[in-house]
Amino acid sequence: MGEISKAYEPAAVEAKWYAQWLGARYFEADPDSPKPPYSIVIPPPNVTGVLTLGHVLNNTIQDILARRARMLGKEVLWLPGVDHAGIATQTVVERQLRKEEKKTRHDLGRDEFVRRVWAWKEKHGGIIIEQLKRLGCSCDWSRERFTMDSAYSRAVEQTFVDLYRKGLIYRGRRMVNWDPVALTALSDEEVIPTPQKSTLYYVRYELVDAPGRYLEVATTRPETIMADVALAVHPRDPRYASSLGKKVWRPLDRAEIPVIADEGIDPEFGTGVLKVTPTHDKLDFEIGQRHNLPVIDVLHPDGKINCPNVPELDGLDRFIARKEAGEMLAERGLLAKEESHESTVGFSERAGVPIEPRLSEQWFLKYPRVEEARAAVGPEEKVHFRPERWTAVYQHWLENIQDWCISRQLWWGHRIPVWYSKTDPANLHVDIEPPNDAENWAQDPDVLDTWFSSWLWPFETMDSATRAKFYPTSDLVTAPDIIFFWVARMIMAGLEYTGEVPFGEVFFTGIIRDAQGRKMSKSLGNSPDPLDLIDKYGADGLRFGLMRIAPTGQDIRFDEKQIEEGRNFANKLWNAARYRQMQGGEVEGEIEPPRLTSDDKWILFRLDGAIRATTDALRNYRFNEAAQALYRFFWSEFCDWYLEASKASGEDPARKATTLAVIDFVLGHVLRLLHPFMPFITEELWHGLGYNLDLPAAQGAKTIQFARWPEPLDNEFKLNYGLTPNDEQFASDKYESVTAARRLRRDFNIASNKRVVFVLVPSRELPEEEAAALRILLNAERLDLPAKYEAKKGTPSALTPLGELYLPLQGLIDLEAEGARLDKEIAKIETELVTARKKLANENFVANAPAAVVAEHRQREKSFMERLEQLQRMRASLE
RNA sequence: GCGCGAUUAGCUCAGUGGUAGAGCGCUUGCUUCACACGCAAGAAGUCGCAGGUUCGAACCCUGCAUCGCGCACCA
Repeated sequence: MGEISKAYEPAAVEAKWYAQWLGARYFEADPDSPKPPYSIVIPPPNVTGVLTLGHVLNNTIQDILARRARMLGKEVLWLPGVDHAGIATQTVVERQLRKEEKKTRHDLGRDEFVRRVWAWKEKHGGIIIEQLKRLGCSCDWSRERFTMDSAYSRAVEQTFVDLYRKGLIYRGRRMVNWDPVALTALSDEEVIPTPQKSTLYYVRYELVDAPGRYLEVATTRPETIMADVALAVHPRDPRYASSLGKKVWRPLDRAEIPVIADEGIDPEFGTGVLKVTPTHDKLDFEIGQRHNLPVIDVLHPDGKINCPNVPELDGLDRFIARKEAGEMLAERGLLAKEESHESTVGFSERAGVPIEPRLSEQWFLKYPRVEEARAAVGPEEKVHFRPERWTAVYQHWLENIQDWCISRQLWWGHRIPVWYSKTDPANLHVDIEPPNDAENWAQDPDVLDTWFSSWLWPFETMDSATRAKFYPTSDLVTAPDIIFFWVARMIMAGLEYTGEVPFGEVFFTGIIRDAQGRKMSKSLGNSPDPLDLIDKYGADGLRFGLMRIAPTGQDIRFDEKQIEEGRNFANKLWNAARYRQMQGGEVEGEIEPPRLTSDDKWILFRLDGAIRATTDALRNYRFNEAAQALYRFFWSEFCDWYLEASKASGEDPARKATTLAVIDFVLGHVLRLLHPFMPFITEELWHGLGYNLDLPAAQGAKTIQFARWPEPLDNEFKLNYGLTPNDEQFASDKYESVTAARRLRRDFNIASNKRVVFVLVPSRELPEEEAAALRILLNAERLDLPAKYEAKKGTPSALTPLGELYLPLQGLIDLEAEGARLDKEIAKIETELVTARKKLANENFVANAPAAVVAEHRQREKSFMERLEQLQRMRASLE
C-alpha cells in the first residue's frame, strides 16, 4: 500500500493480482500432492456464452468453496471448460454466414461449414472464460477442456458404441419433438410447455352412408385435416355408438375414413370425437398403431404444408394454413362454430417456436442405472442435494423417465459413429473407427445431443492421475433448472462408467430475477452486464453484494443497490486498513495481556463469534449468512465501536502498541475470513499491511490464498489473554451508555461535532482508561465522574448501565421538553414491566418453561423495576 | 388435476417455540484528524387470512387466499 487513496480503486488491484496468481500457478492442481483433495468441475458454459449474473452467482460460489478449501490445506482442483452447445453455436454461425455472405450452411457443405464453426470458436468462443477471470475465479486454467476436444470427443463416441453394444441405444421410427426452425429433433427436456390462446374449430364430417348427417370434431389444428385417417370416440360413449364402424368424409382432401373406438378418448373434451392424425400428434400416433391405421404426413420439415391435393394450402406456413383451412371449412359449410381456447403448446427451448410432433427415424437411449441413480440421492445417501427438496423433483423424474432421443439433425457436434452399408442399408457398422472399406459405407449424418457429451464431464475431463486424486468430485454448484438435463444424467453416467457417483454435494443456486420478478433474459434486455458492474463496483463488490443476498436456494430479485453495498463494504475495509497503516508502529506486535482494555477483550470475543459463525455458515453452504456475519462484525462491531474506542489509547507507547497489535490480530483474521468472498482486496491488504511477512510460503507469505483459515479462539487463548465474559459485558454496558448519552445530545439538538461536558455518577468502578474511551466515544470536552451530583433543575439526564448521566447545559433547558422526554421513557419501561409481570404471573409458564427462560424474565422484571424507580426519581427532580 | 416454493418495515430480504431483525429508502444533526462509498440519533411491522396445538406461535398442524415454479393433461 504505497500510495493511499481515500477510496478503494479496484481496477488496477484486480488486474495486478490476477496476473500474479496466474504467473505463480497458484490455481494449478497437483495430483501428486500429499494434501487431501478437494475438487469441483465447472458447469461448462456455452462456447457462445457471455457472462450473465447467473454465471456470476454460480461461479462466485464455486470460487468461495475452492478458495476456502485451499485455506483449509486441501489440494484444490477447480476444473474449467466450455461446452460446444450444438444448436446455439450452429445458429450463431449460420446467422453470421447469412448476414456476411448471404449463404446457408448448405451452400458451403458440411465439411466447410464445420471448419467455419471451428474458426468462429477460435476467434470468438470462450469470451466467457476471460470474463470468469475478471471475476477472480481460481480455476486451473491449464486444464481447460472443451467438449469437442479430440480426446473428449473420442470418449463421447466410445460411450455411444458401448451403450449400443449393451443394447441400450437403438434406432427407431417414433414420434419426436421436431423443431421446424432448427430442423432437428429435440429431447423432451428441450421442450417448454407454454400456455397459448388458440381457436377451437368445430368441424363437421359427413357420414358417407347418411348424407346430411355429420359428426362434429373439435380441433385446434384444422390445417392437418388432410392427414386425418380416422375419427375416434370413446367405446362406451352412447352418443356415437351408432356411428361406430361407419365411414365419414374427410373434408378438404376429400376421402372416406372410418369411425373407430379407442379408450384414449376423453368424452368430456369438445364433442367427444377426435380426428386421428398419426403423424402430427403423439396420442394419435398411438391410436393409429393400435388400429393399424395408415400414416399421412402433410408437413414439410420446416413446418410448411405438404399437400399438393389441396393447392390452396400447399406450401403455406402451418399457422397461415390453419386460418386458411378454417375459412375454407366455413365456406363449405363444414365449420359448425369457433371457440377461443387455452391450451399448452410445446415450444423449442432454443428457437422459441412451437415444436411439431413428428414421426421420424432417430437414435434413442434407454437410460442406464436408473434405479441406482435414484437411490443414490438423499439425506442418508452418497449424494446430497441442497436444498433437499430438489431430491423429490429428481426422483420423480427418474421414476417416470422416458427414453432419450439423442440424435440431432445438425452439423456441429459429435457425429454419430454409425456407418450404413451402401449395398445393404440394414447392415450397420457401429464403432469409433470407420469401416476399412469406407467407400462402401455412408456415415450417419446426425450428431449427438450436446448433453450426451456433458453427462461425461466430471470424469472425461480428467486424465487417469487426476482422476485417481480428484474423482469423485466434492461439490457441484448449479441451477435447479438443469437437474434433468445434466445432474441426473451425470449421476447415471458416473455410475455406469466409473462405478461411483460423480459428486458428493450438489448445491442448487436460486435463479436471478429482475426487479419485477422476471427471469433475466437477453430478449427482455433486463439482464445487466456483469462486466459493467465489475467496472463500476469492482469484482469484490459485485461478489460480496451478490453473496449477501443470494444463495439461500430461493430465487433472487436483483437490485443494483445491493452491489453498491458490496462496493461500499470493500471501501470500508480499505479505509479501516488505511487507518491502521496511518498509525504506523510495529506490524502484528505482541499483545500484552495485562494491557488489554475491556474494548480489546470485547472485540476479541466478537471476533471469536464471527469466526465461528462464518465457519459454521460456510460448512453448511449458507453463503449469505457467512457474508452477513462478516459484514456485521467488521462494520458494526469492529469499525463502529472498537476502532473508535481504540483511539483512546492516545500517545502512551506501550498501550498504543497493544492496541495496534489487537487491530492487526483482528484485521489479519478478517482478511482471511473474507478472502473467499473478496479475493482481490484481501490479497492487496494482506500484503499492504504486511501480514504476510513472518509467514512461511505455504501459509501465506506470497499469497493470502494459502494462509490458514482462522480457528476459533480456544479456551487456552482466552485464559492466556485473560478474557472473561465480565469484560465483554462491561464493554457492552459502556457502549449502551454511550448510545444513551448520544441520544441526549440528539434530543437537545447539540451537534455531534460540538464538544460538551458530560457528568456521570458511576454506579460501579470506572478505571481511567475506561473513562478515556468514554470521552472519545462521546466526543466530550470533559467527563466528570463525581460520586454525587446535585444536578441543576432541568438538567437533561439519562439512566445508563454505568450510572446516571447528566448533560449540564446553561440556559437552554426546556423543562417541559425534558419532562416529556422522561415521561415517554417511563411509559415505555412501564409497558415492558407489565408484559414481564404478566408472563411471570402465569403459573403454567413458570411451571413449564425452561428454567433459564424463566430466570431471564425474572432478571428483566427486576431491572425494569430498578430503572423505573430511578427514572421516576429523575422525573421528580424536575418539579 | 398433482406437487413444490413464497407471502415479515415503503423496497429487497434474514429470522424453524421464549421481548420482531438487517441493508437500502425516509426524518434529523454532523465535511469530528480512516471512510459522505461516511458518522450519529430516530420514525416505521395487526409477521397474507381463519382455525388448531402449546404456559407461550412469524416459526408446528389444518384450511383458505394471492403470486411464482415444476409435472401431468390439453382433440
